[in-house]
Amino acid sequence: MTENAKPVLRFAPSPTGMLHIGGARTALFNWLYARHSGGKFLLRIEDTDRERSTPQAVAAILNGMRWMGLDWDGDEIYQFARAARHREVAEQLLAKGRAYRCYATPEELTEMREAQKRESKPLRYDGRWRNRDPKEAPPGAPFAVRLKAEDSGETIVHDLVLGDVRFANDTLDDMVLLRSDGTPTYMLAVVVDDHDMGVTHVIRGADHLNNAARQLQIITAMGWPIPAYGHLPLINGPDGAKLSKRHGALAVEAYRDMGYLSETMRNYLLRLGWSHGDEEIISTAQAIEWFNFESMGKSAARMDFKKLDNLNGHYIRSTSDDVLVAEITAFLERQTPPRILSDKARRRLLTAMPALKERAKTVVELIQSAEFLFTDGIRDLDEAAAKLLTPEARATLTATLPVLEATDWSGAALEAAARAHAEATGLKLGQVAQPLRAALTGKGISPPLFEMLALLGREESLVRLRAYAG
RNA sequence: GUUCCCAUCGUCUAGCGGUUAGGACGCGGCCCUCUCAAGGCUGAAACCGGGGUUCAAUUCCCCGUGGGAGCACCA
Repeated sequence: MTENAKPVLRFAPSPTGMLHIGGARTALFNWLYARHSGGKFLLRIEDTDRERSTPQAVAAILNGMRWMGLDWDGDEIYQFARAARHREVAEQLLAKGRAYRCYATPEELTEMREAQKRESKPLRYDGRWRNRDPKEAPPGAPFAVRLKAEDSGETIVHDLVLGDVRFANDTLDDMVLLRSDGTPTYMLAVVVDDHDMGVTHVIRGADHLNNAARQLQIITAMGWPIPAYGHLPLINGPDGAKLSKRHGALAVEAYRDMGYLSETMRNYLLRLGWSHGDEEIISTAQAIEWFNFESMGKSAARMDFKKLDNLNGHYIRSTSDDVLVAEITAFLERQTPPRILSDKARRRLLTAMPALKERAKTVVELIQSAEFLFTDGIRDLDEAAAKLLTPEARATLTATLPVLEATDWSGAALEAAARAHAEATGLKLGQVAQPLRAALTGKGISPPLFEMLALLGREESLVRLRAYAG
């Protein structure tokens, strides 16, 4: 790394699935540091596994990144396209005597590992071709190229979040650089690409910590500058076990579809493992300003959907009404079949939004609670509303109707009339209001009743109320 | 098995030798109140165990225990 140069960060997912929450967090931290330091944030698609990589997965990752608001600098780089360069480096290592040909067959290696397992020995390549003359191999036999790793001393990873992590070199074996079909392995490709891309900070999941020592050996064998490493603690499921599809290892789009805002996701993922004193609500701009690796936690964290909900509620409340309407409109149009809101529905939604957003934790809840605004006509009752509309309640509703009908149709006037009516009949306001709410919205819960009556208007309101009178 | 990492309320975390161990989510209570939220006040709730080092350990070191990750011609 050249001194004084701007940092170069990268996110390097393999396109074998969606961009899940763990990957998104890794990307976020890389992005935050790049933006914080005025450096670059690059995106590299590690598609060297031809069997498992798909164009759909590439698209999904790119879309996920965009939704998360994580923009990358320049075009994304495809690792597979660089195979020739990886091979070239392997050749150089071979020429330098830092790598060698290994003619061991897969069967032979499996057998070796099984023997090691039986003897409870560490599973490592035993270096059987390390010092053997290639002439001993059958002519024309396929071979892999292995790194001739240091066999004494130690390799130290100076980690930005974990501190110095030491590995005795005799616990590291001679890894494969080039497969017998001539294709490069991930270990080689990563190192070469990071070097060629000028990456100064390798920030990735802690599951790569062990790899770092091995990759360091390739780097030193080539005499290349050593990047700074930072291994981020992993995210576990709510039960503390590895994050699985069942509890949170979902594509980031799945979070969008559950009604979470991307700002929420950035804030939540940031706080999962990183902190700034007692701060909980951290805007993206603030995060960029504050971000550093010193405040990174070292232990794995668990997903907590309750906290995610709470944060999302906060961001929904602080998002402007028109943005939320746009968010909802887009959400509905993404459904299959797409749902298109009428202009009337959209106007009502916008008017009701200040009251609606106060009560929702997700965009989905926002939509559910606004459902009674989307169409005209008599409501079907949900369970709570049905339970509410007892014969007595219907009688109260019937008795209240003439009072409302005689009232000026504004929120304040309707409320005043209802209060007066309640007092006159010896009822609590709630006893008068609840039946009205149930009939008007079809639900037991809604935004403030009198505002909603005013919003729907005299005619529409009376149609709905009369349907359940009697 | 082996290598490596980690360890403060249930959860996310603050703490960087001396604190009534703080905040947030969640949970309980009270207030507000047309429902539900939001908001305000408030309560319960934690330093994994054992040894050191030190006048003093949640904090530093070692061991144990418990979790996690890696150990492929996958990435």
